[in-house]
Amino acid sequence: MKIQGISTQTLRRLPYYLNFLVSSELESDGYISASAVASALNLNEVQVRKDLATVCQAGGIPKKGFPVSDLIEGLRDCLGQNNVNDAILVGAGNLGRALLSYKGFEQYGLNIVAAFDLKEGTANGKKIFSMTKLPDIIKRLNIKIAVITVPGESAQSVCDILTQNGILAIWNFAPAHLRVPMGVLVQNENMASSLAVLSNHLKSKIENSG
Amino acid sequence: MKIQGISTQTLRRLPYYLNFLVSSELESDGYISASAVASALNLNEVQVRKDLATVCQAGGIPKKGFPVSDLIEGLRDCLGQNNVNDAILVGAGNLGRALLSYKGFEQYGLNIVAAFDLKEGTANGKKIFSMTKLPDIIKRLNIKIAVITVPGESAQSVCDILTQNGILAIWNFAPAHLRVPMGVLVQNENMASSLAVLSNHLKSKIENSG
DNA sequence: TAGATTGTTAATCGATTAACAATC
DNA sequence: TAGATTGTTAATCGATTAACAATC
Repeated sequence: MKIQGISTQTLRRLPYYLNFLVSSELESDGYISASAVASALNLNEVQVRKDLATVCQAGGIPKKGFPVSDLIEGLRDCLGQNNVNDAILVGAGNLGRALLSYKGFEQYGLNIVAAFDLKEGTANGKKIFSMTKLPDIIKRLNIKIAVITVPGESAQSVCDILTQNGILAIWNFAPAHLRVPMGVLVQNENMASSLAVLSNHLKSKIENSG
Repeated sequence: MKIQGISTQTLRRLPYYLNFLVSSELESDGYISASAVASALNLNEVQVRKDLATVCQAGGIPKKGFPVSDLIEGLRDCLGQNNVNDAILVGAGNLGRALLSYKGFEQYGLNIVAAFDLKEGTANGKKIFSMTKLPDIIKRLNIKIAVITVPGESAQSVCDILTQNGILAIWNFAPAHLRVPMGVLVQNENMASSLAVLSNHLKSKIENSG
């Protein structure tokens, strides 16, 4: 299982391939060409071929393409969907509760096993634990992934607590830049960044047409 | 107001600068150096200097830095926060309702004025309109931005309806690759992509240490 | 065999970073 | 003046794309 060294950009495209392949699996004859995938997803053909080759150790077969079931298996492996990751969530505000009740994560291999906030409570029928219990629970359940949905101001201090307790990967929804020790990965889901791109595009569109 | 031609990467960093500057405004003497910002946000100094120069037409002053209030004003301009954008949301499932009740967007200049789903209803006290009313409402309110939170399978057809009705920017939370006409921007907030990066990092971490 | 498709090597492109000159 | 900081030009880097050879 050689999974090392997949570039971040390739990695981010993998879910699209998986999505497409699963939904078109039945229609295929067991093989699909990189060209077909590329045109369906509106991507460059060579890029797709390289991406698929990374995922499918055996490689493709000239004139036929790549074996669909191998691809799906390989994609699921790379995406960690074959071994579900347990995670915790910190910050049970609006967004936090939203993500807690969102069913989509399990499908992608993430399982939120506990949620924390300053004070105990419940949300959507799920128990919210006090932050004071966090170190204990992280260790007991051997959690390595955390989702941060606290306000920007408290994000760094929460982050520090998490890394001190052995968290290795952080999915950060707070509008803040987090400093972490070497070896810890922060994946920013920065809504503000996305909005910036959207709104700027719109502005230039409207100015150019007006 | 020359806002054209800011690179996507720069644009995505702007909210971080704004965040930091606003929270540290009172402590400053009216000026801040690119170096100070860079070290606070853990970014490259030259990169920050270039970014700030893009935003602050007047440029910085050697030995002093950039005028903080100009920077904040310029950032807000580029980010569209000085003229709030009205938007609609399509798909009132789990994630959709979550985003509807999320207060954070207004702060960043996005105002969701209506939500749609296949059938009418209410969520968090807000009215959900039937999809059949979508064209009419988009036109009446002159909406240009839409948020898609429908399941992957229906994303493309929703997207088509939106672009046919004049939507110019789409914030897509559905796990699907959308095809749009020229001139329409799709900003993907792909949770699956982020999870892919996280989970892959974790996997290689654990394999290397085990 | 001819043609579709893979795989590889080289060119291009955009973004980041380094080196240095200009300025208050 | 000396030093901090800006601004610019060139080098580097990673990712994408183009060109082409290999193979079923």
